[in-house]
Amino acid sequence: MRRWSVGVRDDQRAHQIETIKRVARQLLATHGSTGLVLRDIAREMGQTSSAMYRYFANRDELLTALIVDAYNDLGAVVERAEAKVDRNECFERFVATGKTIRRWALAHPHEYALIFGTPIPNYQAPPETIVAASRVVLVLATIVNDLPRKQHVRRVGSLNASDLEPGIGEFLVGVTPSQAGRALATWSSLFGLISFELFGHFVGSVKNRSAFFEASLEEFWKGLLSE
Amino acid sequence: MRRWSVGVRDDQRAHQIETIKRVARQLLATHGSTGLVLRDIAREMGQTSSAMYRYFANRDELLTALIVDAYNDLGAVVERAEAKVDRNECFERFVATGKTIRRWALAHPHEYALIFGTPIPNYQAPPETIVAASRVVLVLATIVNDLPRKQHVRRVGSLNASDLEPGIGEFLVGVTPSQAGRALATWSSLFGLISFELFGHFVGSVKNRSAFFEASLEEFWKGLLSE
DNA sequence: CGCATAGTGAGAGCACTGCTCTTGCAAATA
DNA sequence: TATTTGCAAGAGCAGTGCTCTCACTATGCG
Repeated sequence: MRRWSVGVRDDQRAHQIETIKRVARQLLATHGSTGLVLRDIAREMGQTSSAMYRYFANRDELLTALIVDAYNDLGAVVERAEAKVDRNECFERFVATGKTIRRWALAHPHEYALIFGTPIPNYQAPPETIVAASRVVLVLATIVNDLPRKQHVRRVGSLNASDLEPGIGEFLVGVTPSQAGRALATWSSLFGLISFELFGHFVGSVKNRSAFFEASLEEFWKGLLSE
Repeated sequence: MRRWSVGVRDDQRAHQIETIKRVARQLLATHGSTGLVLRDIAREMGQTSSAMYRYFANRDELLTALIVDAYNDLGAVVERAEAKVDRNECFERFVATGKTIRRWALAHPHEYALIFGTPIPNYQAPPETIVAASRVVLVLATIVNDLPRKQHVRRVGSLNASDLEPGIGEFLVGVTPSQAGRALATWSSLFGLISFELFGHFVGSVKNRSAFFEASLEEFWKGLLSE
């Protein structure tokens, strides 16, 4: 019966979708997000623009696929890099995570902008993107969770438990809401640092961006822990 | 002679330009940056799209004008709010600055995105934007400069003087490069926090965004100073 | 094995975009 | 008053996302 077989048609279809996404990513890298023109993708593949709509209902659907792919790519790269470090060395794990995120951002600026830049107008992120997005946050949360008892995460001053959503308890276990807030703040600082560099706000002030980033990473870690 | 007179024509022209920018800002706020359509602006004014090109050579030129205006508006608002605080209370000045930036960002999300979001592809920021951009940074730098001697700005770990551009000495006087780096890092963290909130990355994790922001501000200040 | 069907690509076309060029007109200036 | 100057309109170009119809073809069932 071979009911499980995907068939030649499904195979071709999957291959076509993969090709479209590959060309789209390429176009995204060379011409930016506005350069992501369906006609151009089709032209590159020797097809008509209308043919693209056989695989993606509209431009947003293609965009969603690219966003999910970007989140997953970043997530996978970060997970791999962080896993290489000795489990007991939480600081080194944090540094490896941060440096990997930055390296990925610099290597894929347009995909980074796609997921961390200005939200696309009239675009509602479907739930699948949120799941993919949580991967990299989870890596950071796990590091915090793996901290030995004595190294307490510094609480964020006047922050109350009710100021955070109850749901984050699933990500960050065993830490107070205020400490979870500290992790979130660290994550947003990390994002701010990378975005500032990528979006050109360090032009004229910071010369050695790598050194600045790595020095800041150390400070983030110090700020994360209470002395 | 009245050579200095601007004349009725120049007056009308300036008025037209101001009207275009006002309508553009309005359209920006309601429809986002992609909704900034020259035809729509013209329609709103009861004119033809081609008429717009009498005042702005192209879309980018209008965009530049809006960017400069946004920088100046934010700068002016922040300067005014910070100036109200007692000169001796540096922490309060910092808090006032931070809160004002956030309030402005929440009130003008699209203009914030215009200047701090993903860079517009194929758009080269002219020097005039850089001047306007420095206003708000200067406010933060002045606070650091006004710190009493004993309160030393904490240096950024392994950061060297050569890692920063020599030019920032003009902004931050009397502090070591490493301390100037600290100010820059604080600024980028502040930016990251506001952007995270504005771009929806706190959905599902942070509930009371104001409380989270203000608590983080305190922490930023603590991190800025050595104990 | 033959055939109905689902999947496919092409093409025409719609309403929209930024932008250019020409033309006629009105108003400020010398 | 004469003329320069600024101005808006209109037609039009090349491009956009997207829709619809129409042939064609390979697949898998009877």
